[in-house]
Amino acid sequence: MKHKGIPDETIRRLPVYLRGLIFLQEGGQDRISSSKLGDFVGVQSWQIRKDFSYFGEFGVRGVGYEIKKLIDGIKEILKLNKVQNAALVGAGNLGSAILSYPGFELYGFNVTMAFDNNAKKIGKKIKSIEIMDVSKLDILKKKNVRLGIIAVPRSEAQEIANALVKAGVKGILNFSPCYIMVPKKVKVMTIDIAGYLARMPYYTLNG
Amino acid sequence: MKHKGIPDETIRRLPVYLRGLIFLQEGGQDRISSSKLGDFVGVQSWQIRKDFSYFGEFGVRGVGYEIKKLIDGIKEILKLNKVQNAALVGAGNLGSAILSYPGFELYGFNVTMAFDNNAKKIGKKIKSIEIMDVSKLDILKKKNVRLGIIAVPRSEAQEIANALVKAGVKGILNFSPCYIMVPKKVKVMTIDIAGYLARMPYYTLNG
DNA sequence: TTGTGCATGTGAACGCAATCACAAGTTCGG
DNA sequence: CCGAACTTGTGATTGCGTTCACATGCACAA
Ligand SMILES: NC(=O)c1ccc[n+]([C@@H]2O[C@H](COP(=O)([O-])OP(=O)(O)OC[C@H]3O[C@@H](n4cnc5c(N)ncnc54)[C@H](O)[C@@H]3O)[C@@H](O)[C@H]2O)c1
Ligand SMILES: NC(=O)c1ccc[n+]([C@@H]2O[C@H](COP(=O)([O-])OP(=O)(O)OC[C@H]3O[C@@H](n4cnc5c(N)ncnc54)[C@H](O)[C@@H]3O)[C@@H](O)[C@H]2O)c1
Repeated sequence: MKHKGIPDETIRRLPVYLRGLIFLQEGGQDRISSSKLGDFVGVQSWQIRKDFSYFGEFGVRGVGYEIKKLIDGIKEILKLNKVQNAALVGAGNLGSAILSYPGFELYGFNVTMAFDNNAKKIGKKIKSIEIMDVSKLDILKKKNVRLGIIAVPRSEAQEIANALVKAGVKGILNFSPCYIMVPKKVKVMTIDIAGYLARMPYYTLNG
Repeated sequence: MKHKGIPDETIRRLPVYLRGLIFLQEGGQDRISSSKLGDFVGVQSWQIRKDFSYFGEFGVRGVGYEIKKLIDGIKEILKLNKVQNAALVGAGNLGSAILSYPGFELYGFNVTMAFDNNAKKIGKKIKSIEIMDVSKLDILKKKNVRLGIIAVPRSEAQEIANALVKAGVKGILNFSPCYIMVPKKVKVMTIDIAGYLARMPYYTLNG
């Protein structure tokens, strides 16, 4: 492993920086200071400098950072240089939105396969991706897909996770509001949308 | 009861506990130990005890926690006792999924209004909620809606946020992958779905 | 060449959260 | 009433991440 001892929080911020930098680059800029970037992405400038410093000297004192160099550097750290294929399980409301979303490409992701257990959906296409029978999940192994996205009802989530693991998946992005048990070598990230909402009143209702 | 000096991380975990406890309660249980609950929601038992201890003595030594008492306690802390109305802006792919989602009710939320700027969508209904013209956002003030959900393209997000703030919103849940500037009194939570995905290779690709 | 302005990189200090270890309390069987 | 088996609550400790302050370095003008 090349990059040791890097705070997880730093890793969490890197995609934020990357997104901002790509946007700035598209706007024609090729250089930026930590404080300008900080204003743009909503992070303090010293935090940005500290984060970048974990990976060596990215910038030039007195001048700033070269945007292209930063983008390449972050992509390398996050290992986003190779295109990653992902598979979606559960082509319902949320699943369909994800299948139609073009924004994952920015980071080099392709959602290339979709699965469901509803006979009415199997065989249909969403954005050129054909929905397959969930019992055929094993095909992921053959197609070398290493990322799974779970968008099935909570009651099914653990079972689907088991199937994904058996199909050789290394990472799971889970939208079901529940804890999912997997072998240690598999990384699960759960996005609990309702959980975000649930904290709102605590912060906004004063009294 | 005043809750000062509580770690933000504790607040973040409370919805997780709440969700698990409600599920256990539906299963007919009325008591649980910190370690059993921990196994169920994926948190260490001492962490759970520590979290609860910030709010006084919720449990009984040697016995465990009474589920109903915990649920009521957490709801009070998070101020989830009153039903909260929320408004969605951007009835596209993601927005439609959110409008159709019944799971927010668990925490006492109702998405009661939806807005868009696309003439073809205005007037249509999704799950009995009529999509209104985004230029009518001011109506939130009258209807006493204090939460906004942003699901518009990134380029529009800041503008919509400004309009929401002007309409009296106190909290914004933002799905657009960008930083949003608001007055300090308004709480913004951004859920960057692609950002989660972007961190996957770092954790799963070894080498 | 020197001075001024600007921006990075980082050791050190600080603060918050995770983790530990155990005292204190409860239950139950006999 | 006693002892064994549990389980909570919390002070103490450790670890991690944020924040600060400033030394270091580049650019440019005169
Ligand atoms: N829609 C939202 O806004 C939202 C918000 C927060 C969380 N979530 C969570 O995301 C998940 C999906 O939500 P949704 O709104 O898309 O639900 P949905 O009911 O619209 O879609 C679920 C899909 O999963 C499929 N499915 C069910 N069991 C399956 C199985 N065993 N194998 C394969 N496919 C199966 C169904 O056929 C359906 O197409 C749920 O866990 C939900 O709690 C959704
Ligand atoms: N779909 C996903 O899976 C996904 C994933 C990650 C992030 N996001 C983000 O969520 C947001 C919405 O994504 P989506 O896939 O639903 O996009 P979408 O294009 O399907 O929907 C956007 C909706 O917003 C409406 N809109 C545009 N400008 C508006 C304005 N000024 N006022 C009111 N309404 C307006 C459009 O008419 C459309 O209905 C985007 O910012 C996207 O980056 C989506």
